[in-house]
Amino acid sequence: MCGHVTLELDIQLLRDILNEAYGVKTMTLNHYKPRYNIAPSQPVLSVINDGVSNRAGYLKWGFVPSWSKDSSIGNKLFNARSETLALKPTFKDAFSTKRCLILASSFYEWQSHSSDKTPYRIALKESPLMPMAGLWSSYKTPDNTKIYTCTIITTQANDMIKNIHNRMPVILSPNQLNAWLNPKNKDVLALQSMLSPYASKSMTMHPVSTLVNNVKIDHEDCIRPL
DNA sequence: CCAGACGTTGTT
DNA sequence: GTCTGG
DNA sequence: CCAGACGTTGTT
DNA sequence: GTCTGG
Repeated sequence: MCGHVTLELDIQLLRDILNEAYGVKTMTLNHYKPRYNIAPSQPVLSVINDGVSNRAGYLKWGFVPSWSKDSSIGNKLFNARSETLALKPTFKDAFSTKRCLILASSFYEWQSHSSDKTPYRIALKESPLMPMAGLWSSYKTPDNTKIYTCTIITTQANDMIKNIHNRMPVILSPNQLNAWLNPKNKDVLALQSMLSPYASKSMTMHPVSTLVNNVKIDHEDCIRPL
């Protein structure tokens, strides 16, 4: 699965990649600073297509369906299973019209060993920015303010990650990004087929400090390999 | 038909 | 044990 | 995901 | 809003 991520690249490099590799025309990166420990309920950097162009901005991590009575359900829905999201009432609508990318430099997975848990940091070899497949939602709170939330789609772990955990986030290849983001794309089979494990050989994995367990610690030490 | 749920993970 | 907040 | 709280009453 | 269970 995917419960904590990082986004630590330099802002100029980030802007360049968003422009060149993601075709982003408008971006809202106010107050950007590198993050080493982003947890559910916090803002994550996302890309959506508004029907005309790709836009980057922040969404609150934790999916709240539009019909929810209160937003606390979002604490649980920070992941959506790729195998079933097309059938679930909670995600079905978003899968057809509200697909997004969640951008990270890396994500963390915890290996459970009887009573201990060891966190690992997992990143791409070929890029400092990892596009994870996600779904977003718009929710009107009781006081009539809209909040925009998202969830990261998971799939079975690849051969590398399988050693520590049975699930991983869906990571898309550069050539899949536009088809995934296009809200007019109704080819459900093609969309579904993108939701597969990313190749182990293109990824790196290292154990890191349990500092990352504590969401209050957002420090470079979180990503340092042990 | 209406009422009530709608999700993921890990662990056992 | 279960829920909420980060 | 993990960490930390989790309740009521009355009184100030 | 949409699906399931009764």
